[in-house]
Amino acid sequence: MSKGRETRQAILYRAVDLTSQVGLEGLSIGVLAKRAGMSKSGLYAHFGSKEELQREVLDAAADRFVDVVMAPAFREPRGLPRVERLFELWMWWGTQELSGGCPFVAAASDFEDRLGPVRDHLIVHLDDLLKEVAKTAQIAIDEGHFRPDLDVQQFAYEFWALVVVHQHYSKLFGYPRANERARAAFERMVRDACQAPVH
Amino acid sequence: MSKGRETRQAILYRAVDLTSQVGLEGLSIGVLAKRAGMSKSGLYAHFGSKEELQREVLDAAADRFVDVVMAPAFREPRGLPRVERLFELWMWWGTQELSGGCPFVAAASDFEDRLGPVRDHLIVHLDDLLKEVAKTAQIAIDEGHFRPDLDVQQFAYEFWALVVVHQHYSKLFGYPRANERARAAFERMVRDACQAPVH
DNA sequence: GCGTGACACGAACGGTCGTGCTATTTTTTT
DNA sequence: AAAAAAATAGCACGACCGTTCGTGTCACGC
Repeated sequence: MSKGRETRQAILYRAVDLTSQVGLEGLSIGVLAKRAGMSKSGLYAHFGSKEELQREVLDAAADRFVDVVMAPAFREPRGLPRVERLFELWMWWGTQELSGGCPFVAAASDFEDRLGPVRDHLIVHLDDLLKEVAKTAQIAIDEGHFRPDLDVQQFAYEFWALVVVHQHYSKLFGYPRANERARAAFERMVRDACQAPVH
Repeated sequence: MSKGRETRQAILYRAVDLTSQVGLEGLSIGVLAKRAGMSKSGLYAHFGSKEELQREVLDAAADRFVDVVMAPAFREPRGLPRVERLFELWMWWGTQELSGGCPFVAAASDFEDRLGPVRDHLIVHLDDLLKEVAKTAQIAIDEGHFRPDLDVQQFAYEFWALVVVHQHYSKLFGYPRANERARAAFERMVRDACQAPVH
């Protein structure tokens, strides 16, 4: 890898960390440059604009998410175990791996009202995440762990709801209490998904 | 009411609207002054600092929340009807009454990582909101609508989770779809809360 | 050895931010 | 109606923002 590509990757890695802490909007070129140990303009040369930087940060975060959450979860046996591991890893991702919180959640808060390419890019990523959850739930149906008439889209929505709120809650009311609540809610959700349909 | 108090109230009213759109952090004195039709310094004189303004905005939002959500909900019959109405009103509050979203949710996103009096103030308000939900659920237990062993704190947590994610989701994926998802999740939650405990 | 291109730097631009200061106008009180 | 008090405007500040520009510094092909 060329020198340019290398520093570019290094910048993006720090940028993901920083985004996790201050959001995609709060990400400032100056602060990021300081953290990367280089000048503003030197950094800026790697990205045509802040907007492009933001888009690339989303991609970099997605790559990291695959490495840290998706891939390990998919090494778990198909079905319920995989769903459960996915949830645990996701909570860990949003509170430990990136101590400032999931960059996607932060970005969603920042850009839900703004129009433009960054928002569009974000939506694609979020949609992708939800699809992955739905896919994992579908496998649990195929394995006979979840009931066959389960709405996997709805399952993904509620899964995402728990992940998002877990972050808010753990930041504001403390990690242990948040974990308890999130696990209890998830268990209830899984129990419902396992239940045979009432005839 | 003196002239000063009056304009102060008017400022805060617009400030709540603005906060709903840009968050408590993104709330800027200059923009707010423009919207209130006065100068920056003229507005600024009403509040010693931006921090005080932010704290007052939270209080003003809470007052408005009581008028628009809590009070109407509590005019509903005790128990399940009241819980359901509370949920509907809350969703409405976060997407229609304040088109930019619930100021508390916005504030939570902005201040979950920042320390200081504003964050402390926010936590008090959020804790209060959760307590109100728990209280409403407790009444539903007393009325025999919800099962007696229901964890009302947990119920409040999941209730809040649905409200928060409903806003993100409706902004990013559209209001109708978000409403469907939120209602389905809420119904599932209520069904579970009604179910008699398994012996 | 020279030219060339990739890479990083410092300085500066126009803009907005929160925050003070000093007048001036408006309201309230006497 | 005059005096006191309150409310608002005007202006300037330092800090930070994204962005641009000119310059310097290497490594490499000729």
